[in-house]
Amino acid sequence: MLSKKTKYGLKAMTYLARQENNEPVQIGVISKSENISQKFLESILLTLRKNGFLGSKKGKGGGYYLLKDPKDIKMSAVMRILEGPIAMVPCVSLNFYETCDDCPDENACAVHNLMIEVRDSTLNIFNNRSLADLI
Amino acid sequence: MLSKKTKYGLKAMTYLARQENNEPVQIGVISKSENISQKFLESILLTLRKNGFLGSKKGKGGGYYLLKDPKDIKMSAVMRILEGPIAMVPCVSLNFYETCDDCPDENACAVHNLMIEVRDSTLNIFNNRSLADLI
DNA sequence: TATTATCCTATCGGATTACTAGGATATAAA
DNA sequence: TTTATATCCTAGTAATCCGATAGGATAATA
Repeated sequence: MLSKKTKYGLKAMTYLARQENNEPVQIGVISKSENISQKFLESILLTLRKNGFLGSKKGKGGGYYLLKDPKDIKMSAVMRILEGPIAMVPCVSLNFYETCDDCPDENACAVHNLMIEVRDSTLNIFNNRSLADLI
Repeated sequence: MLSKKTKYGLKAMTYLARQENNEPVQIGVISKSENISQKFLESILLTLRKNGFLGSKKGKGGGYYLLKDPKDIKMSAVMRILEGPIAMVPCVSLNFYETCDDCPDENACAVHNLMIEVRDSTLNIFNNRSLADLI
């Protein structure tokens, strides 16, 4: 299940992508327009900024804006920051790999191999979709 | 993330699929072999039985067994019982559909359309893989 | 009748999620 | 230089979910 955090983050980013001249937009404006709790959105935009997706300006006329062209913001990158692993199990995750407690042999695990298939097909979508495609 | 419930359920089913003549296997045998808490597995096998995947026999020589040929047990069906929706958001789920609180227009939602793509590719895998493929 | 194994309901601790509180800091306009 | 504006940042919290457990009821076999 996609977390609200990820959903809200994606919606906010598409909102920013639609701005003329990449003008800064205030949190309150986005939160009202997209029906998102302002304080919650605040923390989400903060992590997006800390991870290099957004820039910010303080004071009057301030707000958040995209740091890159929407075409260059891959969904896989955003998903990994907001949602975490793309894989359904840690033992097939490329960026968040963990061994399973219960599995003596990963390659012999039936679930493992099925989940590799799912990961590959999902990753294929997220790698080939950018923020520009969402608009 | 795939829940332990689903993972354990799938592992138990593949264990049963490997039995000669579809002989009943006791919970304790599976739980030991697959390193799964016996009581937890008990509840999982119970729901699989109630949903028509497994049959059971009480008393000595009893246990659980598959009710269908592994080839005829589609992953999509098992996933929906154990994990719930295959889609990442309820608003694109075919079997567990729910509207979003924050979305006034589903079709205009950027996240919505991306998640339809993901759902379709995942569903395509689960619909075309059976328990027999896991072995 | 004793033993075996599933059936069933209820519960519980811990982790995660969605969200909130409250002030610190920086910027811009007056 | 003051005031208003808006982000920055650290905690905290209520609610929910997950994984696992307890303990007995029921049914089948020997």
